[in-house]
Amino acid sequence: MSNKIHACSFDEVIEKNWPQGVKKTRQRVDVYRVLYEARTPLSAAEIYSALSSNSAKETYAFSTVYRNLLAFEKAGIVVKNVLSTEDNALYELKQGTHKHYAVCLMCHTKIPIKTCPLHEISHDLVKALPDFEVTGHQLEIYGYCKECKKTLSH
Amino acid sequence: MSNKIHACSFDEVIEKNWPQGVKKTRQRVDVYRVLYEARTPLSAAEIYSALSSNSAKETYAFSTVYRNLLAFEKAGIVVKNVLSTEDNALYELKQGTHKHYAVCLMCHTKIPIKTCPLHEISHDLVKALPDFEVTGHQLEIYGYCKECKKTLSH
DNA sequence: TTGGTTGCAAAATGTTTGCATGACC
DNA sequence: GGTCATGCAAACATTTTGCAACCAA
Repeated sequence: MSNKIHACSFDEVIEKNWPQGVKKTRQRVDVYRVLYEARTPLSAAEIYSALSSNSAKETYAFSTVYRNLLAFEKAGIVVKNVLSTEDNALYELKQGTHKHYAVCLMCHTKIPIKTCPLHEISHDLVKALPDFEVTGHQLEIYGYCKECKKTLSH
Repeated sequence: MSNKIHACSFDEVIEKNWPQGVKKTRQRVDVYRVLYEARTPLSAAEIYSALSSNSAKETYAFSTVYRNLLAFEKAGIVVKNVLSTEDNALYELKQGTHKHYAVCLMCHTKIPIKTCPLHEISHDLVKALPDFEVTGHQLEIYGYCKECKKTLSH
């Protein structure tokens, strides 16, 4: 199906990254696979339709997708993020290094930002927020991508 | 009702800040007032209930709140932000200087951050995103506030 | 075997829309 | 007076939940 190149096979990835305490079911593995093969964060609807189209013979319930995403999130292998440009939540596998995106306000393309701009100023942040224990953050950059910028100027 | 101290009266504020092209109605002025007197971003539901409780004799429709918030947003005097910790959108009057918040994951308190951490590194951002026209950004800091930190350690 | 997971349907939630009435400029 | 805003209800989209059947450990 996918011709993306990964360091090791999907089975190995599953073997290696499956969180303990989470029962391994067909549906969960399939949700994981969809997230694994995606390059951008996906909505529950996108995951559901990817599941349904990948294997027409199998059945999946929408609620199962949500429940499994929640299970993954609790287990710490999935991040749920809510962007201002979308009216639904997006999910992605948690990477070793967390990611930020530049979101195009016109076509909603999400361009990953290589480095985390906050990393360099985290000490300033801590200073600015005494008595607050920072555990994480979310950052979105808004604007217009190359293509849409063209459209705008016409 | 409110005993907050402002530089000038509400009427003067309205007079000064009302966007042109937006018809001034009782409902819109009241929505504006609620936002103006709030110190944190409010949800549509919070605004609606503030309206309803402030003046029991007047009627307000939920849809009017949404429509007016949208009108304000289009007029550029209100910012809508969607946080990962909330399951609904929050609205606030756009300040001269934009704001960021540290959000407590436990009690959802939003602590304003005085300075924008991104301001200092914006040139790096621009360099990291060629061909992308940055028009804005949203930043949330997650963690635990002073009070909830205590609760956690017990 | 047994407790967690699934599918289905229904409910809950937040938000948007259609339409007739009403209010602002 | 004409246009736009409002209230109401109904539609809508996303997400959650109740429950019986089912499956992985």
